[in-house]
Amino acid sequence: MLDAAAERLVAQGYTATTLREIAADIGIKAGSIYHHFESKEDLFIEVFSRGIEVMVDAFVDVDTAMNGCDRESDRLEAHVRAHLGALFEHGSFTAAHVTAFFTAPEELRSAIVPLRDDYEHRWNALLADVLPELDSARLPIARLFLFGAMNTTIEWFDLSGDLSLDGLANLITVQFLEGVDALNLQRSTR
Amino acid sequence: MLDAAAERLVAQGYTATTLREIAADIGIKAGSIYHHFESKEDLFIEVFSRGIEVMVDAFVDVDTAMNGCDRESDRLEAHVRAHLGALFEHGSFTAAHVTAFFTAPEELRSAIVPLRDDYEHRWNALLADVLPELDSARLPIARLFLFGAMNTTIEWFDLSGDLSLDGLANLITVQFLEGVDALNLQRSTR
DNA sequence: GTGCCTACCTAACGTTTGTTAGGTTGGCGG
DNA sequence: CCGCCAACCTAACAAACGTTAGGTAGGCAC
Repeated sequence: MLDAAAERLVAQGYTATTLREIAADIGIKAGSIYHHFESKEDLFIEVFSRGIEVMVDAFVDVDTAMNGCDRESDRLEAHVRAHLGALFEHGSFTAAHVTAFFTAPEELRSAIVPLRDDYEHRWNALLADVLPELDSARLPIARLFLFGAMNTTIEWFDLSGDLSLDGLANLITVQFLEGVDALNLQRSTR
Repeated sequence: MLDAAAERLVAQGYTATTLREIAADIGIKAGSIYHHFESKEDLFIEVFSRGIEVMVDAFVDVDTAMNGCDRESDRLEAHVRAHLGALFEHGSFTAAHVTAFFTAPEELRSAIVPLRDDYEHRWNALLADVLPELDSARLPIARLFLFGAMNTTIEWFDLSGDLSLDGLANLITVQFLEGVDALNLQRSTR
């Protein structure tokens, strides 16, 4: 049921997604939803929260797996890959969060913001490690550029296309670190 | 009235924006809108179209002004600046387009897609000029990275903050061309 | 002044929305 | 076998939605 809600969110946004649709998707009636959640808002708070949970879990997994990694760029690429994995490989929760969060009412968003902040802090810390020479005032901006490139992939990237998620993660990381000119060098990586 | 509609779109998305709200914003009643537009869909087609018009106009202006420009990176930066200008300095039409386009119903979107394609083609051609050595298969991807970085600025950039639009355009262009490490070199440009 | 057109209004329509109250079912614990 | 509780249903509610029909006010043309 949370899955169905997340998928509708991605396709239609918050207001356009009705409880009757979600109920029909999983073969129950709209009123029955209220046995599990107090309100529409409550349901979607859970969906958005899980979207962040998936991202944070993926981040933490990489952090522990890459503990003794010597090349910082590899560590960054692994995290980019994990973020993309959260978007494309673990249901629609993260995708729903990224696309529909700003279409949700203000009260709902403010309940989620602390979780978002946590994830953003992790990335800030990561980027501070990977890019020790970068001015700390520039760091959040660099992160926002990277997030912009990663998150907008849901609008165009096709999992079944020629480019794999690994390849996409590599492209984004290289482009982020070294600029667009370095993209050609990566042609044969995957 | 189109302005009011665009602002509501940015704040709330398509479905959450009601005709009664728009009407109230400009001091008329909801039914009166139908004297100017045939339907809600019709109204927002106009809003989205203008959003692209603003972008295309800005693009064309730069193209003519920068005709004899020798440094390709300056030309790119001017176009980035023009795109950001369309987002932040020419009403809410472009911002509405970028944020709310995917929240609109399919029939509306398919009426707008040709205009979007036109704008994308202009950017592809520009990037092909600026980056002649880039693999042509990589070119649309590079454009999508750049669009991602530019368009997500509406979620965080503050016009009244320390960073100016000129400075932001410079940061994005440098980051795009040379990577995140080059950001520090640009610290004193504005 | 008469006619007309634009811009608005009022008042309602049918539909859909989130939500609720009360009833039904099936399975598990004792 | 009895009681209970979770999971679902039906049926309706008030509110809000896009939309429409018909009416009104004001200004310009002639």
